Amino acid sequence: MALKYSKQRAIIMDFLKDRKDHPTADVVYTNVRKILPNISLGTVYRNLMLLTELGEIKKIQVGDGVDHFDSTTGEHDHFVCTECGGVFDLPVREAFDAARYAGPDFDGEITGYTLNLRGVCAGCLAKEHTA
Amino acid sequence: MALKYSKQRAIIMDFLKDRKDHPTADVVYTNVRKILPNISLGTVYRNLMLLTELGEIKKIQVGDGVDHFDSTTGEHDHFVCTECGGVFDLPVREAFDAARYAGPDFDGEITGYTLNLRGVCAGCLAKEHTA
DNA sequence: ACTAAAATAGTAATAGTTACTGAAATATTT
DNA sequence: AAATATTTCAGTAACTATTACTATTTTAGT
Repeated sequence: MALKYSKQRAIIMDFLKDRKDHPTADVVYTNVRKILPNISLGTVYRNLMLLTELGEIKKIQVGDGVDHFDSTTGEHDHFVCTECGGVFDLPVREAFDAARYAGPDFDGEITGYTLNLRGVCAGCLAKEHTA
Repeated sequence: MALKYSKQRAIIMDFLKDRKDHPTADVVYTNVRKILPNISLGTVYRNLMLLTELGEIKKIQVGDGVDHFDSTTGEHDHFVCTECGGVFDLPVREAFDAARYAGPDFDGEITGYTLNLRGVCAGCLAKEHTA
């Protein structure tokens, strides 16, 4: 039950803290392996899950069938590039009013929302223009 | 290249048209099998994909790791119940202004968005109260 | 150090989905 | 309506992302 220190978890957390993009478990794995060459993929998954439960990171799902992980835990939304698959943070805006959006007739209890914008990122747009 | 009629595809489409929830491929499979007992799961997937490409249905991903399929093709958003896993249509509201939400500093091209509200549906709330 | 609990590496299993193959259904041409 | 071409099929195998299992190693409290 009690949480014990683990070098693997510390390095995973450290890696995520420095990334502005939203790496997948596999990306975390291949990168952390540069420091801990025989860390196992299962360990990466287990710790990503644990860190998510602890609230130190967030698991985000953008509909590409792969989980992404984000060390920015505050409420914010994402932009997904349909060209390169990149996931980018959107600047935090005025809080989105989910209850108001659902409308007065909605009779469930709303606890949260997921909002992903979709399109082509600035980088891919630049590439298109030069091509 | 040319599309040919298939009984399997017709029945899949027919099944989806009558559903207000958003069945998964597996749900489509088990139900269509009542009519065509030896349809194969691969056929279901292939036709769901094809119908999606044709724009006759929509594939929706709500972050539960499974694809759902929706015969309501107009722009609308969804509510996902965290208790029962159900996916429900939200009434169509004033169009969500994605570009405005992204803010003036955003320098990509926005082509769409996905908005899922999350919470407990009316049915599950009722169950909780009686328990 | 000693011991109990937790975490690990490595591997196996699972779920959802996609790909492959020879046979059957559909459409087109004669 | 028979022959031919093309699509779709059922059935199965393969694949990807993730989770579970197990014997061994690490960690931390006594």
